[in-house]
Amino acid sequence: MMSISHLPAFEQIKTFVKAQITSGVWQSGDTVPSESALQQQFGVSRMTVNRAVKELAAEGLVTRWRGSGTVVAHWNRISSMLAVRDIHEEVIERGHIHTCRVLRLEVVVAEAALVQALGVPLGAPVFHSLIVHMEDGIAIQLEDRHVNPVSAPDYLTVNFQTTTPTQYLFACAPLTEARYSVEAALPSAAEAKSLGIGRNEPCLVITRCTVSGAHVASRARLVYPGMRYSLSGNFAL
Amino acid sequence: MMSISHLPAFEQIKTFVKAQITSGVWQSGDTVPSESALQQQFGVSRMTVNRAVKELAAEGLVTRWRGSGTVVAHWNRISSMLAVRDIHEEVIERGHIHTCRVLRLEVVVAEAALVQALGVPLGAPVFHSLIVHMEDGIAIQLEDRHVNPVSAPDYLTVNFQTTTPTQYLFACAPLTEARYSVEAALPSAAEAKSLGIGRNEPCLVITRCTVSGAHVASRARLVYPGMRYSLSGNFAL
DNA sequence: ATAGTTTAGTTGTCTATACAACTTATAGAA
DNA sequence: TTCTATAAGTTGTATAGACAACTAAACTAT
Repeated sequence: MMSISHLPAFEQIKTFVKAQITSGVWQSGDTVPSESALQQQFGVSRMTVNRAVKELAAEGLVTRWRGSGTVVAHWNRISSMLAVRDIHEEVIERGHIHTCRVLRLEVVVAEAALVQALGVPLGAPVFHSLIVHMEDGIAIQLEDRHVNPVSAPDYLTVNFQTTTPTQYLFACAPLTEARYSVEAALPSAAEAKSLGIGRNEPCLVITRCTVSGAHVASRARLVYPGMRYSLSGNFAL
Repeated sequence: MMSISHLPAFEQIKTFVKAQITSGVWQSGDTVPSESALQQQFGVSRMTVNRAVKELAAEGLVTRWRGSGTVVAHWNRISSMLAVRDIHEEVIERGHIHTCRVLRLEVVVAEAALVQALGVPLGAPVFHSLIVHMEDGIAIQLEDRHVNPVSAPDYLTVNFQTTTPTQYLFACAPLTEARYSVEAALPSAAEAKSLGIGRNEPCLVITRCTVSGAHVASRARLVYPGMRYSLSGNFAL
């Protein structure tokens, strides 16, 4: 394959196709040249073309139909990576100091909502922790977590001054699935007091259920003061 | 390759490796068997193993080091696809009726914040639209958008009763990049009035800049009433 | 001991070929 | 016309082999 740069052939083909799409030459729904056409155009083997187009399909730029061909994807969605990360790592990475205050660490009895979320029987014991995370002394996250004892039997004995619940659970209950939602809400009186904010200050609330194997390992409700936190991301090509 | 099911060989290898990781047999940092080892274990060609492990690396489950090997990735982050979609498609998909009210459609003069966001000169003309989107008659999104005239010169002549700005811009300024942030905030007096909510009702605010080629095509501030909307997603394996 | 060299092992890329699975258009039969 | 069978084209998967780029350990000469 002719090449000015030393990029791999499949990357050059990807770049070419991306350029046709982003420049508007090929529009949504237009058919992309078949693998054999691209193969001849670039003078490479079909496997190389296949890799290039397959990766573009994985990235969502094109849609492939076995038997009929490849078309430019209909992107009415910008799908973006929003990384939900461990709060400790995040604060450290910003060059700040992470501390936390453990408000509660106890056993509670599962009521209806917990039965639904964790899949435990009504009245079963469930671990509960309530922790305020601080960045340079300022509260940035209230972590209200319920843990399935089946997944982490020693949860109550962990020292959460040195390990975050997220880190501990990653280690002892390998993650297989996560469901989450992001919404805006006002804090309850107790939440506002714990975070040191007013009851009228809007908060970003992330609710996340993590699944490990056959069990729901934990459900966390993470409350962030709206004025001190935002989720952000980037999506290119 | 021996196979009970009829899954492709590379999928079976991926499943095997995933199972080792999610069951905790292989932990973070452990080395994954080399391609030649897996090749012998499964009785397939190296290209097939390569595809399997390469895809696992793309999914973030393992990290590959050319020359030294493959290790189980250090996942302290759950990265999840949050699809930011066109509001019209979304409402239709829920089986409801989408209507909208165009509050403003005008030319404004770029001030400091717009110069920064759109990369236009100070005082340059910029298109501005302010639209309330409704689902079955109830306001669910206030779309406050500034558009770079270079990217969409005919923006002011579009009939936004039949086409959403998102759809129009997708068609006339092919997307190459997007930056966004999600935060919680209280609506301004005008925003609250437009959405028909109280000033104390928290809102989810998505700010998004879309880039098309060399220009920033548009900046949108999307305000969602917190009680009527949440972003949700799922992350598996 | 240290520095440089060799060597084995690992991943990254590419080729040429093959067959399977599927779609669509075409030609032929009822 | 309508239905059916065939053929051509497209993507999905897999193979066996090859060379390049890189790493880390073993080895050698200083």
